[in-house]
Amino acid sequence: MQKGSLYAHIAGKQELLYETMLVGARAFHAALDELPERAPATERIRLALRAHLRLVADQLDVATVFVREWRSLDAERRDEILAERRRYEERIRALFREGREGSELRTDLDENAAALLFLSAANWAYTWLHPGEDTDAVADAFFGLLVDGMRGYDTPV
Amino acid sequence: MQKGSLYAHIAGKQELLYETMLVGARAFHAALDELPERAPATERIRLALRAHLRLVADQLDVATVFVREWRSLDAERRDEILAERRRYEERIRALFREGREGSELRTDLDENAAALLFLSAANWAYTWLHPGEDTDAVADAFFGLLVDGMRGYDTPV
DNA sequence: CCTCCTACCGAACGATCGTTAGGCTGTTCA
DNA sequence: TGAACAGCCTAACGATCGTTCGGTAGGAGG
Repeated sequence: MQKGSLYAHIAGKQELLYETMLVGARAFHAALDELPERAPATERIRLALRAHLRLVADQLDVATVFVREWRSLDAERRDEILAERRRYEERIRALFREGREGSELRTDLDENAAALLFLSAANWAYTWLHPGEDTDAVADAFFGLLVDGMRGYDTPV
Repeated sequence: MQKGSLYAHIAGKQELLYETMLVGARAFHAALDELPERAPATERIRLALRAHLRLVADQLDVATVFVREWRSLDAERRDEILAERRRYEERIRALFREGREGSELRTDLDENAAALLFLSAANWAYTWLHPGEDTDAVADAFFGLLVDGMRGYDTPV
């Protein structure tokens, strides 16, 4: 398809970028929606990380745009997309908060730092994941490091 | 300064990008060079994370270019920059390997996953750090989460 | 005072980009 | 059969971008 033919389907470049990012935002939220509500918080964290990495690997191009190009949106649309992103981050933060409040995680856990570390691993993945790669094992490895750390073998309750 | 005036100092846009990235690459390697050789691996990991985040906050613009724009380099220069980046990543990986081999870290530690998690936190920082922000506390918080995990209180030896 | 030299200005070039509009082809349905 | 329509092509537009180049203001040194 030639570049001019695009304009039979979209209103313009901005519109195309915005639609693409909406698809991305909705996909990430949908992944969180499908977490089992009754599972322990740590298990939901593990599954959330799996879902996030799977989404990035399955739709690497959308994920890359979603992470890198939100600056190019005009002010109004950028605010909307950023709000969706902040809402996603808050949902992740809530998982860690629940884990702490339910005593699955240490009571002095800094949920902001924890969520930021989770999101760093999740969002950086677009730079090294290959399209379509199976990511569950990687997600579980990350989860293990995050939750149990790198020292010793124990998993104290 | 007008855009045309730039060309009294540089050969072209590619050259400017390349020089900027060289500055960035050298700065990151220099930070690792200054780690205390005789300190325990975990301590060097902590200091490396501190140094990385400090560099990102101090030179946020260079760090952003370094992370986001290497794709725009022509093949030859991109390869050179990517080689430097891989060398940096390998130096980080070596820290975790030393930590494991010196029994500071668990003997079944996956040094690749550990380094990737470290680098995710470090490289993603350009998206949320404010220029000039003091980052030592954040780095130590990340380090604590990475090394000791999020469960329990103990730090088994 | 005159002469370099440095550093920047500002107009202009070709190339590329986003966008428009008119035309062509093949399919659908009366 | 033929009209309507969907989907893509192609040429062309204005705007922007990277780059060049002649000019100029101001300071340094003789």
